[in-house]
Amino acid sequence: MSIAEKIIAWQKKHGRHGLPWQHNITPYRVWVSEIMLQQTQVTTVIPYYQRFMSRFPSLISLANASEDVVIEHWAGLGYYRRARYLHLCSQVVRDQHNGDFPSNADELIALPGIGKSTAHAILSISHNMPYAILDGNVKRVLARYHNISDVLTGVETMRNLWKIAQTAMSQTECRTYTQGIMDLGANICKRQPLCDLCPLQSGCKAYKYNTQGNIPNKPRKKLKRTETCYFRCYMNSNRLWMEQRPSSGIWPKLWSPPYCTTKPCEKTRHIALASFRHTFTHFHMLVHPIIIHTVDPRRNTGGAWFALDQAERMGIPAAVKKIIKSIQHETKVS
DNA sequence: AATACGGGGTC
DNA sequence: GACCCAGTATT
Repeated sequence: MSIAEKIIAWQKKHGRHGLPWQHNITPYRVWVSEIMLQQTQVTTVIPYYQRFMSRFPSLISLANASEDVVIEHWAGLGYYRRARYLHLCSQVVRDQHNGDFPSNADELIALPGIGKSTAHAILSISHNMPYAILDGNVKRVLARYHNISDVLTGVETMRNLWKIAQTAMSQTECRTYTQGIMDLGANICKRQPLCDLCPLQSGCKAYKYNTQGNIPNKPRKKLKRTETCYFRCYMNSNRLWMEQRPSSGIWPKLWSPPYCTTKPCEKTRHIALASFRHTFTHFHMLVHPIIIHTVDPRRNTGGAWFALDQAERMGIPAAVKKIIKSIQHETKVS
């Protein structure tokens, strides 16, 4: 039995089924899921995917939406550049590909936000074509299987892994294989692997030499320093208005500190209250409209991801009070 | 080849 | 608190 056959058999019996992007499979739906799932765990993505597909059920509906609305629906997922590329990509497909995703790897990779792994995922999952992916799961599974203890960032190591991935790839049940090797990585070949349950145990070199703990080998972590970043907002008696951060650097083009998305209501309320205590006497009466205006109406969470046109529709007031909030941010230093 | 980009989960 | 996660683009 080949690796592919083992993975496929395992996937059918023990893999993940019933995920939102696993039914009504289309290139559009697979693409959105793949972008959301970049560096983001499945359980985190599911509710965002549901809301996003409900609001943007087709590529054309996404392409015709404004970027601000797209960002609103991304708020809380992180890596917001993904959402901007997603939106841009939908417009490129609408304008240059007649609204249909290309079905070859090169043209997919040329699209914004789509790299080799995502392109191959779209091809193998939505078209059942034999293009191998190489995400974090696959790297871990294959590096362990072949006992590759090199740091997985080297060019030559990655070239080798891509070759291994493509060689292992099923030529027939491509969708099931791709899903299977990811599910195997996520649920069996984890950091603490469950080798007793693994269908690849008999051929796995890391299992044989008991080197699972050293693979995948990560590069030495760099020292970090913290820097202080700011966001700024203005308010008058009944409006709160946030500035947009610069398009480069930390939180590019975002309208509020990311931590507002974690416990947004509490944080936003706290900031507003603290400010008003200095400024107004009857802050209780004044806080309410502020909270209303910082609420994300879609989720009622208070996430304050303002879009510029929204702020303008609200009426940007003469700034009565300026608040500057600083946030500690860690960056790597050489 | 190294780094930025984020929020959440895990141990 | 360190580390990781269905990676990609930029420098």
